[in-house]
Amino acid sequence: MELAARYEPQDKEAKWYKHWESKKYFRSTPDDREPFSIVIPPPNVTGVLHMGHMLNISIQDILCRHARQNGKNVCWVPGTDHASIATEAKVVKLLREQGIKKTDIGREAFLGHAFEWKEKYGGIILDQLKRLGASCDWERTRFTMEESLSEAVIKVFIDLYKKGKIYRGLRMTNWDPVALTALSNEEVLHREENSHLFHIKYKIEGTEDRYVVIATQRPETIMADVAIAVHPDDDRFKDLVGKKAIIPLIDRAIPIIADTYVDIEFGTGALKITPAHDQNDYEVGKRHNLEVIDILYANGTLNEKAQILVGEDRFEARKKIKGLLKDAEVLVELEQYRTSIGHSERTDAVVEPRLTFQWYLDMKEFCANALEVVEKGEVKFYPEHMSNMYNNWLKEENVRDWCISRQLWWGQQIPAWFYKEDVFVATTEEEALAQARAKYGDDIQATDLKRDEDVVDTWFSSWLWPISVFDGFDKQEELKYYYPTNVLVTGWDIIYLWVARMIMAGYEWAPELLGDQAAKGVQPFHEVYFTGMVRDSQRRKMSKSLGNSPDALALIDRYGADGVRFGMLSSGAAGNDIIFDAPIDKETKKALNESKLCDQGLNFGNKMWNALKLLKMWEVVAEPVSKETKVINELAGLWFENKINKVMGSIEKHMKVYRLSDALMELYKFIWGDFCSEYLEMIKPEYGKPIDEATLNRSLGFFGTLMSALHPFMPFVTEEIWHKLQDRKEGEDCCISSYPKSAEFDEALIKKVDGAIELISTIRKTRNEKGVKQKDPLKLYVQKTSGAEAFMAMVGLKDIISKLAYVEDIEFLEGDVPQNALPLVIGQEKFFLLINQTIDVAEEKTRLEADLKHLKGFVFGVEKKLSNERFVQNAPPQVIENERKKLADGQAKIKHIEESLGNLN
RNA sequence: GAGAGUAUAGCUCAGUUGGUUUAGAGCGAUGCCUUGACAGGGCAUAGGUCGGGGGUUCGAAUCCCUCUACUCUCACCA
Repeated sequence: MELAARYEPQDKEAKWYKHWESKKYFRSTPDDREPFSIVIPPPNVTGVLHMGHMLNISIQDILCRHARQNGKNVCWVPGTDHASIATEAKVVKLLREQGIKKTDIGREAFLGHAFEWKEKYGGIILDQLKRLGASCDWERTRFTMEESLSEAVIKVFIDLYKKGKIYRGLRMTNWDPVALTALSNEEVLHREENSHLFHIKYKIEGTEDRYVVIATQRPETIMADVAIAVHPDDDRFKDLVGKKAIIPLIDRAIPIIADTYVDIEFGTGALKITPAHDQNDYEVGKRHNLEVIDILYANGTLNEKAQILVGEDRFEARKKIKGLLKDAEVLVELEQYRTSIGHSERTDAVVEPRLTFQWYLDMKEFCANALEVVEKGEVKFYPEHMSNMYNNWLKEENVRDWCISRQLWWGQQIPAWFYKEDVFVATTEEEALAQARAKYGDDIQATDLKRDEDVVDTWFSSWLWPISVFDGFDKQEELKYYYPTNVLVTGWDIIYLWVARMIMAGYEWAPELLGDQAAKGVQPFHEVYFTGMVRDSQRRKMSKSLGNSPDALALIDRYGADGVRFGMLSSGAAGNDIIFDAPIDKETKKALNESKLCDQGLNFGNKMWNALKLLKMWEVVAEPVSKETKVINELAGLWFENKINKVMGSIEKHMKVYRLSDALMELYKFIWGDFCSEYLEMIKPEYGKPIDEATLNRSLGFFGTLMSALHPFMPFVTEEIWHKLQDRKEGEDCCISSYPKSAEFDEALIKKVDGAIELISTIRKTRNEKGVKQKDPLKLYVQKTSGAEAFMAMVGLKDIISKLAYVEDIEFLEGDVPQNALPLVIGQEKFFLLINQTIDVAEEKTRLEADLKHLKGFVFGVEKKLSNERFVQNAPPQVIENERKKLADGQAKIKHIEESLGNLN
């Protein structure tokens, strides 16, 4: 077989993905196996693959492939989210470029364009997931706005309305003046920004020279003022309460009122009350029965009620009014001020508090229940401390109702029809009409009803995702098999927006939908693995606008999916943010598409590829070429087999608690170190010599086992090597090979061979220090003790040492230590390496004395411990046993070193 | 303002209910090695009083208190 000099992932990855798909390995339908299900956190249809996805998808794929190899019926459901605001904004922009205005073409036509856009671009991200190797069941690809999922949303809306949990109300809401829609609190991101506090004086009505000075961040809203409030106990203003002040520039008189809401210490102690443009002012206004004057249009420009600066944007107006106030000589001071400003998560526009009618979901019960089930452990979080964040959000005093309506078209339209003052919630217009007629008489026609124009929040459909992807609201066979899903893998940043709400939805509807199967559990997932944010080397979140994120696909092109997966995984453990090591170009400040960690992954693939080449290059014969070779190969095989059994136990442990990077690192070291550096070197025939068939086959078997074990992490290179190792039958693929299991192992045997490896390493070190070439044959003596005899008696051990350390002979030492022999202490045994040069006595003495000092300190500590009665009484026997062994080892070593020092004199 | 997390080698991180040689890995650095699977390599070396201080314990990187620094979440006074 002709094998390339290097492993080139590019063409091989595409080939294997196609192969797996054609074999339908990722397809899942219910059967009698145990299910393992994961629903993908649906990326936005507008999205392109970024580093966050790569991490998240790699992890899910590892879990899925691992479960698949363990014989589970793995169902990983992919899909996309319609992302109402983001997508609508994108389509609106696209249409505008074509000279089309959304409002001109109407809802139907707009949705037509939007769906067209979705068909064209919506699948891009899913194809990109395939390049990473994601083993999703693509036949199950879902979309949050497809018919069946939308029906579920409507069903749920009506159900909640009937239960009295959904209501409509006039409230102060977070308004996005760019997207022209309300937002939920969770969609508003606060950022600290520099701002000014304008101190403005308002003249007191009926006086010539009395003023009251207020402080505000938003001078452009003074035209909407309806009062000035002071604290009732504030002596500075006591006599003003009940009088009126005059708004500058527009000369409107407003009352001065007293309210304890005002903070005496802050600003000037006098607060302008603007109920239309501030949540707190609205509350104050309500208490005092004040008028609400709204001076802003929905898009954030000033309307006629402002009287001045009409048509100006709110920020333009702020700049201009500053000049006007100055000219009017009422701007007393401009104070520097740092404050946090709410921005729309999707459009980044500064959020405007605005009084609107919206639909709300009462969250009290939902939150209490969601809190309880996590507390009880029905949903487990990894890492555990994420439950703190979760609890904090859900606890009673922080609960606020969820604003679920959005003034958009791209989404599920709210199933409500208005007639006069009434609203009728129903699945269809006919039903709504029937309800209306029941109340108002049969004269009412469908045309008299007006449907609510709004759609529901995107998250109001995604919170149903674990149920709706199985069409669970419609028919339940699949739901009963796959639900609850095993694990959710997602970023902690959407713990409130999504994770908590899915838990709520699960407990709300699953009991009824599952019926007799509800005993299995009604939670949407048993466990949640929170991934960290991917950050750059300066710990900034990777983002498009900063340009500090490497291009995900470019990384795959360069390092292969396996390399990138390795890089992502080795960056960090569950839940911690990961620092991705892509360097930043100094000039452009953009991230380069490079990564040492990914490079390490690529190199790892190459290393394994070369090990494959090695195994494939020898001539094969029936019997080992010599007796030494035979015993070496047999012992090496025994040792490695035991090591596999041991290591797999450790891997199992890691996998169980999602310590994926630990599992990967352990496999990496095992394959690179134990397999390539040790095992293969042990069995490697001398140059030009053949290998015996039994050893080769056993080695190929080991290699195959290693490929199975590594497959979930690096699926492509392992599949490639798996097939090159030996001829495989049709359908005998690494992808579905059973995952290696832990088994009994002989610890004593492992220790002995590991001891030999330590000796070999020490010999190499000594050669290095003394400038003796690694391959110059040397002679080695062992001091004869019962331990040494037992050690050397292991068949093949001596030959392994000879072979790997280039020692031509090993003899027991009975007489005096030969000239120019350097002492080496391994465990409690002492070896002498005979080198062909005179030993520098002084240098050797210094080295030994340093060792001695260190050892004596160590032994002293252990002795102190053991002579402490309370230690001996309290510590577990195992620990004491260990300490005794440490002491014995240390004392033996001290003895050896002292002897050697004696010999030097 | 309330809450949470983190601090261990030059860098990125492990260290799983306190006890396995006076703390480990990977990368990087340094030295040596190159016709023999692999320079995308081999062999080896040097780096840490576990953020500071105090306490509990026979025993602390690990538990408690306190201080410092950074990060995050939520709520915010115009």
